[in-house]
Parts: sequence; structure tokens; C-alpha cells
Amino acid sequence: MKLSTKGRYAVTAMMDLAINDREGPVTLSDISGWQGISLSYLEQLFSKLRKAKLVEGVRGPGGGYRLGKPADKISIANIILAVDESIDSTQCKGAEDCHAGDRCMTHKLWEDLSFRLYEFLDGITLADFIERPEIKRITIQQNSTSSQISRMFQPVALAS
Amino acid sequence: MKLSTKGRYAVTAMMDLAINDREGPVTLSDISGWQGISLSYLEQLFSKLRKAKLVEGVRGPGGGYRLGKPADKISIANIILAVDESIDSTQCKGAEDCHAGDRCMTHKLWEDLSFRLYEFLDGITLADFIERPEIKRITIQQNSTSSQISRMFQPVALAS
DNA sequence: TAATTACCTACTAAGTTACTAGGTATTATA
DNA sequence: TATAATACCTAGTAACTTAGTAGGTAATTA
Repeated sequence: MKLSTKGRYAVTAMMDLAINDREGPVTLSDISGWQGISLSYLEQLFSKLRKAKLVEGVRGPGGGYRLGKPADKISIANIILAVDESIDSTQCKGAEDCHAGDRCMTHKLWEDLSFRLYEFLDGITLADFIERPEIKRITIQQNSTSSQISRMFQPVALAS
Repeated sequence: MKLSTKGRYAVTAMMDLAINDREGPVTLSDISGWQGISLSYLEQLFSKLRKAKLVEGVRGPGGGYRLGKPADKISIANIILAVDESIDSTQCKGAEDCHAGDRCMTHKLWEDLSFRLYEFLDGITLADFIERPEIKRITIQQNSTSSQISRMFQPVALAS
């Protein structure tokens, strides 16, 4: 798991899609205006999201992008893995220069940590965000199957 | 929270320190050999870790680096924040060009997510790694105050 | 037919990563 | 006391990533 501004752009753009899902496709031009990201950079990101089947493009006037599957089937991990190519995890491929001592052990420990992080981010879906009460007030009511995780997301000041 | 190879280098290096804590200071030269990272790059990373008081340097022959505080007081989040300067979270500072609609809302949602991620990584300490049974076999036994989290870290194949 | 959108390729400026090279300061030990 | 081993510091740089510009083509609606 890698996490950078690129991943953040993708996640917030996907949130935009999820929130506005009922009102038809969202154009990249809109997201560009909302998020202050260049249109062409968004096109690059959405090209990857489309290949990962997380979004569908709709061409022509009135077109734009829609979620590729239900919001509760799209996890934050899905989005980040689609746009942020993963970190080259091991420099010691297999066995050659990787002696049996500390080096391989810390690599193993890192892999465990990385996997737990993946599991954490895979347990949070876009649905967990659009189900938040303050968003419900703005968007049309969902048929909320209120996830356990959504309770975790209280408004909090700190960030980044 | 930003997460890149730089952060991974810092975390695995700190694991090296935690694991070898009983045998005196660990030299950057050793870590450089174990991890395949250049000595000078490690120096840059450890300069930041030292400023964050996560490590102490010991000069002269037999010197090296030691943990700056007990392993159970150093979280993964501490390490990553020390070396990876955080992502510029909001492009809409305050109010000026940030209209009340979707833009600020997704920023808020991202901040919540980011904070939850921070909490997750702050809940995992170096002690949770050196308390793992397969490491205990190699290093000297700790006076294990077996954390609840350590149970989470089972060996797992997947990574990055 | 015209406008609107996705979708594609090539190029580029700015920033980050990871490294090389060259030092100085401190300290254990021979 | 001299030497070696280490931390600690600065400057420069090649490779890579990020985020953008520019200029298209393809599909679709009105």
C-alpha cells in the first residue's frame, strides 16, 4: 500500500461520484472545478479507475462517469491500488543476497504490517461515507444498511 | 498520512533497532548492509528520526543508534510522520474559493479517513513486533506486557 | 450538424527520492 | 597520544513521480 496525494485525489473524486450517483453521470469537468485538479490529470486517474472497473464512462452530452459497482462494493483499498502502483516491497527477491538474519525478518514484519493496513482500508467502502447523517441531509436518502464501520467516522479536526 | 518507500525504510530500520536493542547500539552501516539502502540516505532519515527523539546517536567506536524511548512508546505513525512530511491536505485554505457544496464535504470526508488511518497506525508500536513469538526465539526474551494488538500480527503472505 | 463528453498520446515543469562525494566532531581503544 | 570508528553535516545530482499542457479522435445527444 502506497498512499500519496494521487490516491487522495482518486478517493475524493470517487466520493464525489458516490454522493452524486442518483443525479446521473458526473463529468470530470465538474470534479475538476470542485477539487481544483486539472482535467487532464483526472482523465489519467479515471483511465486507471475505469480499467479497474471501479467507474464506467458515459460519452456524449449529459455523459460523465458513474460508479462501476455499488458503493458498498468499492473499498478505499480498491481505489488506492487502482491508481497508486504498489511499492516495490522486497529488494531481496527470493534468496540470493538476502541472508537469513535480520533483513528478511524485518521484510516479513513489514509485509504483515502492510497487509493489516490493506485489510483496514479494504474494510472501509464508499457506502460508509455516503451513509453519514450529514450527507444524507444533502443527498437523497439511501436504503441504509448502516455498516458497523460508518459509526467510526465522526467529524474530527485533525488531518493529513 | 503519507506512505511511501521512504516511510517503509524508516519503519524497517526502526524494527532493526528494536530487535537488536539488547546488544547495544546498531550502526547505520549495518542497517545499510541488511536493508540495501545507501548509508548517506539512512543518515538523512536518521537525522529526522533523531530530531523527533525516536532515536539517540552514540558516537565513536562501538557507537551507533539506539531507540530514543521504549519500543512500546514508538508507534508506526510516529515513525512515518517523522520522515514523510505530510500531504498538503486542503487546497481550499479556509473559505475563499471553497464553496459550501461538494468540495468541502469530500475534503471533510478525507480528513476523517486520514485521521482514522492515523489512529490505526498510532495503535501499533514497535513492541508489537518484537513481541512476536518467532522473533522472541531469536532475540533475548522481553518482559512481555503482551499488547492486545500483537495478536493481530499473524504471518501472512501478501504484501504492498 | 453541432455541441458535449469520454478517451487517447505525447510532452514537460516541478517536486521527490535515493544516491555520491566530501567533509567535521566525538569517542573507544591500541 | 594516535588511530580508527562512528555520528553528523552540506552540497550536488540522476532517476523517478506528480501534475500539468496541448492536441487530438470517438461516441452520443439534441
